[in-house]
Amino acid sequence: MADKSEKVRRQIIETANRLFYHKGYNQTSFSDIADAAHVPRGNFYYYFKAKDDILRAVIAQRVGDIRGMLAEWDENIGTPVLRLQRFVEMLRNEQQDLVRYGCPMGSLNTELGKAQPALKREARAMFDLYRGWLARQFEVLGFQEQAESLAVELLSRAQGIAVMSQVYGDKAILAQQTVQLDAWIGELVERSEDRRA
Amino acid sequence: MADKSEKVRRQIIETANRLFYHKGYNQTSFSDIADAAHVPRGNFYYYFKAKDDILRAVIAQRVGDIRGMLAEWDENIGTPVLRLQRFVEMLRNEQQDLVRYGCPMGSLNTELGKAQPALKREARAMFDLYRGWLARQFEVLGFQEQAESLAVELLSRAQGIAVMSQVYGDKAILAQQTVQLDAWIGELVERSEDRRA
DNA sequence: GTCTATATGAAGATAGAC
DNA sequence: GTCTATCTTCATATAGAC
Repeated sequence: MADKSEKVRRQIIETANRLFYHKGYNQTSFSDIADAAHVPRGNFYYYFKAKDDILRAVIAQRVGDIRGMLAEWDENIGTPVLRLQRFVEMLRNEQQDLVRYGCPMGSLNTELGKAQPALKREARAMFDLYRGWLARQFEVLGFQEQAESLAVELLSRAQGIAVMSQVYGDKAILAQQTVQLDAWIGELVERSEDRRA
Repeated sequence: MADKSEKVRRQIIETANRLFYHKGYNQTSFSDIADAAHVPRGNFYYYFKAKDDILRAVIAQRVGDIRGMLAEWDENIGTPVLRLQRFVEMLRNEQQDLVRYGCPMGSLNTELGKAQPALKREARAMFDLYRGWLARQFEVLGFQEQAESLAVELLSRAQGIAVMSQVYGDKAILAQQTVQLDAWIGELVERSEDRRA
């Protein structure tokens, strides 16, 4: 039954995704995932033969989710400025999780970067998506050569906000710093309008 | 021989400090530390009876180091602007390690924040030191009520730069983004001078 | 395809000889 | 104070019955 099998597989990936985020990849055991996904320990190896296979599947799913979300933003949000603001809004929407567990991509990369370079390289794909998408928004705004570095700057600031909010477990930090980020985008837009005028 | 004992203890802390940074706290085993510090496994428990005791000792040492460094900056650097710039310069000085392992305080807090709240709270002490010191510099610059939030913003941006540089293993990102950070400090100083004029 | 039972190894931790 | 031997627990992983 490929149907049932696929369903269990998806269930495992979903559970692993949550646990990797909440507990960290290395701190999550096979049994943790099996128990939480209600799959008997032994049966587990029928679906994934090693732990990094699960991680790869989790990353693939996250990449798909991000891709879908960005495509949806492209379709439904009319201007690059609104799209950048939507990006910042995402931080506010996720505040509860961000304050507890940090950024799902950032914390995973930080962890894997220490001693698992191969897996880290795969996890980086999530950053590549945002980085490219943000750069395109800045290009449309008229920042030709700077678009790439502005994308990195915005991602970097978002990561910093996630780290500091988690360090202090403080929603107020997140709220306050995202206001600064919105202001920064606002100033950039003014500059881009000056340039066109 | 308390002398010998103290020396071995310091040796263990120094080794653990390095390994926790390079491999992560949870991914570093007792044996890793014992082997690297050339202390027989069994003898280890004479010095530290549990792993979190080692972490506490490591944090205490790092806190001491930071405190000493900031005191030295206070003594030898004449103005708050130069001190803030010195803080940013630190990122550049540590570029090789930052790009490989991320920020020692940031990555430790990110890791412990996932599922070790008690230890995380202790690790936060490192952030408190910088946060307080940075806020004092902004106060001297005339940013009374904003001093605290500016300190968090600067720390936050530094953390973001560390994360992004590590994600991409890229010194150029670190170089480019610290230039932005210097520029930001420059603009703030101008504003503070306008205010006084 | 599903599950039980179990092998194997590493990690944290202790007892107790010297 | 120093070190060997060893215990327990838990992790990854496999064999093989159903």
